[in-house]
Amino acid sequence: MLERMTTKDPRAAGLARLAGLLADETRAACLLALLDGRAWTAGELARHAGVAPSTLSGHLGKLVAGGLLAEERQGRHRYVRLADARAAQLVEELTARIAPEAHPRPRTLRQAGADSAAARGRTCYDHLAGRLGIAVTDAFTARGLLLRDTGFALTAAGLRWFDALGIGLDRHGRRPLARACLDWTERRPHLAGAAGAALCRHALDVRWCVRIGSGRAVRVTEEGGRALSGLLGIGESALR
Amino acid sequence: MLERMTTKDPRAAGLARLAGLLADETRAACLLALLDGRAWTAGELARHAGVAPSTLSGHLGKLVAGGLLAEERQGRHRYVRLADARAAQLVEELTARIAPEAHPRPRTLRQAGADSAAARGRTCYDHLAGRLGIAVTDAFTARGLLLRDTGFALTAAGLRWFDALGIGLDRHGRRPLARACLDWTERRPHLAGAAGAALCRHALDVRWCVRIGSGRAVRVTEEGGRALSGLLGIGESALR
DNA sequence: CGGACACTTCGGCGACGGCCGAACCGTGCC
DNA sequence: GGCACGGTTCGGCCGTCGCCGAAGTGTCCG
Repeated sequence: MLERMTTKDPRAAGLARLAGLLADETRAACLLALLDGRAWTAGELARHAGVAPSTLSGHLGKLVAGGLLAEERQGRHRYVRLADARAAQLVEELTARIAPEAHPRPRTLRQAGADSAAARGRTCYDHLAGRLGIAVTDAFTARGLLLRDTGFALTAAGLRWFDALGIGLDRHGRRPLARACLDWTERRPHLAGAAGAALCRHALDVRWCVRIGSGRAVRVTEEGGRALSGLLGIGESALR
Repeated sequence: MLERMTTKDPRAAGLARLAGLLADETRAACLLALLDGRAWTAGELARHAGVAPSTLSGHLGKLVAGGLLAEERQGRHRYVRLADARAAQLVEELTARIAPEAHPRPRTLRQAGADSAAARGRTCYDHLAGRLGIAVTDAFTARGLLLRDTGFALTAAGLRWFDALGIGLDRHGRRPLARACLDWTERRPHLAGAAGAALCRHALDVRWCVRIGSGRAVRVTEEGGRALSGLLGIGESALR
């Protein structure tokens, strides 16, 4: 490697610019909040991050310009959400790498309650996570619907399972059908990708589970418990 | 989301700190260079990045402290390499996200020659990439050794293939056996993970391919061409 | 032992970037 | 129309960080 870098490497510049978008605590807090997959207003994010609205406005401009966020203006509101599943994946992957000590922290009783609800079941961008997500993924594996020890892929039986329930899978998009998403509370992979998203959407559509409050937490309903037990053999204990 | 952030979110802080390690052009250039999977000395990296040794020393300190690099001192040399496969994956994934325009650029004739050699075949940290990597991955898929349309996993036949060649696979480490790595010249996924690494190691061991010069490029040998053709049906045209 | 060499530490410099408050703009609502 | 409100723009402040060169440490070699 003798060649000196007279001109800078554009890949390095691009990498540094992209990483720079995530390299600020305020922007990072926004991205983590937006991992709930929904659209937030600029003001909500400013309050969440604890900075002035004017400051946050600048951050949103950078994140949108960098392609990590998509924005939608409605009247006097500016809604932003993660641009796509790949942006979410990027945030997830970096988050999964940071020191585990940074993760848990119940502060107040109220917070501890919300935390444990979220630990039971929540969404992670567009798929199920928490103990619920793990339980579903484990059940898929145990029933031969999902290959996990040699990679991460749906089996033919897995495809039939979705088909039998009438859950349509977009099989020819650029997005992989099945992908492992590493959860930071459980430290175990769970089902993401197009199939994970379709399953989560279906579960919310037919009310196997419902969102709790305004956060990412979800709760399994009565019917949902019966359905998941019947279809996947998931015990009630894993869901409560 | 009413709770105001009196104390900052430690996850956001951790995320920002990790991203901050990659958010500098000089450090990014080092990490990209280190994607060849080998150990570089501090001086080599300084020349490569075009900064003073003292400057680079500081950067290495940060990258090592942040857990992205591992260092090994030998006499008056400081060798560094990527800390592990996950660190490599992180860099890959961010790189795959940056604008494609940033990627290609043959500068000099000599450089163009090196580029096209690297495009034909190269290593990406510890597995095969470039057209060679793509060809192998496609052949695996076509022969039913690798599932790719429902995720990314070796099939039972794939496991037997490795077994028949006496290539040992570490099946119970934390590392996934098969993983997709998105290549930035071909923009297509190729086989990474423990299986990809084992295959690459074997290919170099038995001289199916050899490294060219000091970079990441590899060339398929005569015997290697015959072996890959016989074992996987890869045509000579894909390898030259 | 002395000199070349690889690397590190330190001090100082300059640029960049995040932060705020104040002023401004447009929307929605009385 | 007038007011409240969400968001943006601007200017100025300040801390952080990358950079270098000079001086220092330890290693290898003649």
